[in-house]
Amino acid sequence: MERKHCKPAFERADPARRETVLQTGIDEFSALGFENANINVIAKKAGISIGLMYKYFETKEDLFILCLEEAISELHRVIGEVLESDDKILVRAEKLIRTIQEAAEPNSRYVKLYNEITKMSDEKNVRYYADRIESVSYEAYTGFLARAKADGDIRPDCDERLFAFFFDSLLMTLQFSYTCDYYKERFTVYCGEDILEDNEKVVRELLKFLESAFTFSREDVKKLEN
Amino acid sequence: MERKHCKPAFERADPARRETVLQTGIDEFSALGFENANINVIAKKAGISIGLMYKYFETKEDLFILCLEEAISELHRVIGEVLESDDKILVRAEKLIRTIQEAAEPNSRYVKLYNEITKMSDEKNVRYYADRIESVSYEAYTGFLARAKADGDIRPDCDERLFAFFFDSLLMTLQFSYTCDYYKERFTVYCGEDILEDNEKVVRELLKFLESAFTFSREDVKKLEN
Amino acid sequence: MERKHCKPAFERADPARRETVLQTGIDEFSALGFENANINVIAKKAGISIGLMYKYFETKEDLFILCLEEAISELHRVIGEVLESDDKILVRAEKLIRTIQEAAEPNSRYVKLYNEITKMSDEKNVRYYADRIESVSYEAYTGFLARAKADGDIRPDCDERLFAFFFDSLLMTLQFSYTCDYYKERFTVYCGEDILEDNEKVVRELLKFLESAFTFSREDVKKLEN
Amino acid sequence: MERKHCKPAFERADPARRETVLQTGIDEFSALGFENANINVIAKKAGISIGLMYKYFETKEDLFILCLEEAISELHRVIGEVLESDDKILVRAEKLIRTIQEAAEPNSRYVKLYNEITKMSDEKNVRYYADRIESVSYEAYTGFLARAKADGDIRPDCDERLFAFFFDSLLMTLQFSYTCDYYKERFTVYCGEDILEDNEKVVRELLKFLESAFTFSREDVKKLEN
DNA sequence: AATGAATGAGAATTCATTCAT
DNA sequence: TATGAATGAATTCTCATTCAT
Repeated sequence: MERKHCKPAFERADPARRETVLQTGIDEFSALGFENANINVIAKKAGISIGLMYKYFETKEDLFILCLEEAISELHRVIGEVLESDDKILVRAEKLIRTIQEAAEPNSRYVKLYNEITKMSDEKNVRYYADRIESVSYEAYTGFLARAKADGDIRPDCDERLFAFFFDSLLMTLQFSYTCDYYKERFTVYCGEDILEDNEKVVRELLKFLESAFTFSREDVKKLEN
Repeated sequence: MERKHCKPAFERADPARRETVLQTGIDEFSALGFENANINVIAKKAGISIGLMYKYFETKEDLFILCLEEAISELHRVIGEVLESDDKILVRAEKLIRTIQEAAEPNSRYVKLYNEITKMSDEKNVRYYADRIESVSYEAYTGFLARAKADGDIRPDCDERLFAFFFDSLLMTLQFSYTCDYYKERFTVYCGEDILEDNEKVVRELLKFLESAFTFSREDVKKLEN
Repeated sequence: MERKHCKPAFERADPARRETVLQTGIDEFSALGFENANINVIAKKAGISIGLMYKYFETKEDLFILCLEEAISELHRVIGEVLESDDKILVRAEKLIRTIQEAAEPNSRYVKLYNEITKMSDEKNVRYYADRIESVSYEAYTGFLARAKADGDIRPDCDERLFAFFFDSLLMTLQFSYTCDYYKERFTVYCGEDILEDNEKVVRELLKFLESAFTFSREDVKKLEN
Repeated sequence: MERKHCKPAFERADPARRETVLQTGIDEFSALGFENANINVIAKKAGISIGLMYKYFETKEDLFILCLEEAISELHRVIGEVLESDDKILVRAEKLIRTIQEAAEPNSRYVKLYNEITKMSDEKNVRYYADRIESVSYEAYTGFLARAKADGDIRPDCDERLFAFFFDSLLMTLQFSYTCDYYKERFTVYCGEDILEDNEKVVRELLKFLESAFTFSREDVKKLEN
């Protein structure tokens, strides 16, 4: 369905080299964006010749896409650990928020790459990547929202898919807010200069927001009481 | 503090021409992104010479920034009308959601431009623009959250700024989800192919989500009952 | 039917510059062939920047094609004068041969370009150029062969189109033999080292060949005698 | 006088491999031309490594030249059979024409390679190749033209070498006209769309043309009659 | 003998910006 | 004010050739 994005030569290459090339690519693409990154520079920084780079990748875009996949895997690996646990929904949410905060620094390059594809417009690629990237958290979120509903932990009248979407939107935005310059600034505009240092406050308030969002409104409760 | 982004000549120019130049810029930048848009093409499409373009703007980036400002004003104008009303918080939220849905098509160029700055990394500009752009909604949201709190419409233990941030994050994501290709795809991954057509469902569920988020959790309610 | 091969900017350009660009192109393409000629070098030699070159021509190929058209016009101009005369067929043939010989030196660049398209393989272009180039001489040759037939100057049982084809083949080969290195060598292999200097001999023998070819064979004559 | 165009390793190599390498080279060079053919691709298609290719040949050009030699041998083998016969000149001509027509398809790769050297400009190589390639037919043609003259089959006042040259020019052009795209188009411009299917017509008319060319003109005949 | 990874000079093309008119 | 011709640095990508194994 989707062609591979590197040539066989890259698969045959020494794993250390593969790692270097991808990490260098991620460095450059995340720092400069796709257009401003220079594949010749990436090759040089990775310690290989430009000719070899093109033995590995058909085009600059293919290199970018492989870097992106690498970034996505890494991000999924990190949240994957959290998602696998068997916790109740709010415990899980807390773990996710803390992971986002702790991983913000080391993962910032990955998150920036992810933010980069957000502006993609190429029909086919967009569809493919949205699918590939989003369905992982989609599965996880709808999964445990369904369970939470069954357990009576969240309001029974909610649409799980939309609630998963809102949930992910909040976490995604939070991730960007710890990573990407513009979102960071927006974050401080809303929450003050120190918000980036006060992780506990963010955890506390977001949990508060989610907890009530997921459960019942006062009025619903009242109705139930009757 | 922040230099102007156009030369005096542009301010002196015929308003109709100013409008044409900015709208053409918005067209191109939103369709192609900053890097891929071509200032010579923009000049041609706007019906002025490239020489004149550089009489109006120092650099391509300055043109972009002015287009951005225009886009932002437009977006603010639209939501401004909603924000000025005197409604209760959820009524306001509903109006905002509906506005986002209805304005998605006509405003898509503006939203795309907004999405474009999201990847900016230039220290000074980022700060300036985040301030300029976000503080409008920030003011509005914190304003009516404060009032809602005073009125007892939302839980008294919430931090208004963070709650405003969460609220805006949800609306911003929703706006992108009706406009930008990648976010659109992500939207359908989460909520199904038809979600883009079912505005009512989105309104209903998001209001449900917000209503509870803003108010009390079941447990809080229980505590209060005691 | 066939798009123009230069941009409007080239048509607007100073005629002297147009001439310089085309002649420089013809120089380089005829000396090195299409692939080996370097458009950046052509620009430099023509005294314009490479950027301007690309304001004039979409691609290197378009530049080549315009050079080719120029070369063809020049070649047609030269033989055109001969073809317009009202001479009997062999007088005309003689004039053509002598023109080829005399124009060999000054026209060699044009002939080499013509020889260059001979290896073209691109479906559409080939058809277009063969048409454009060959139909001029085709018209001329079939025209005066028809008249010659009517006048009884050539055998009545010949197919004019094929005879025109043979006639042109001989002249074309001769033209290449005075111009292109390989054909030159072939010429001397067949006719001796000095053939390139002995124009009279070539005229004499080719006329002999054509004269009989066009008229009757001995046997035909015999038949007629009976 | 002329260095060999392959290294000893190639001579020592397995004949089947030699054949594969040369045929693959001929495939690629005839399809794409010298410049556009890629020696790495040729190596891969021939099933050997690029390293080995350079153990066999000093340069891409040497490989090309050996392919060319192979192509020439093949072409000579085919017409050699015809030339060896003991026929009268027009019978021979007919056989040659028919051979060209019949061999057009299977030999097209060889003819294209031959056409390719036509644009060569390298002093030394051109001389060497013209010699090597053309002298075969030269010998044959002058040989049987001399005999024909002795037998009184052709006009006694002709220069055999030039007549051989004209003869070969017609056949060479015909060969290209059945093979190379541009010449094919030229052929149909002159003789109509269907000429490529009507072999008999071509045979008939070219024989007519040659027959008279080789023999006497009407006037000569008249002179002789007196 | 054989491999194929590696090189890097070189070529086509783009586009932000300048400047003479 | 207005034009648009002109610039040339920069970038992507190719491919003949080398060389360590």
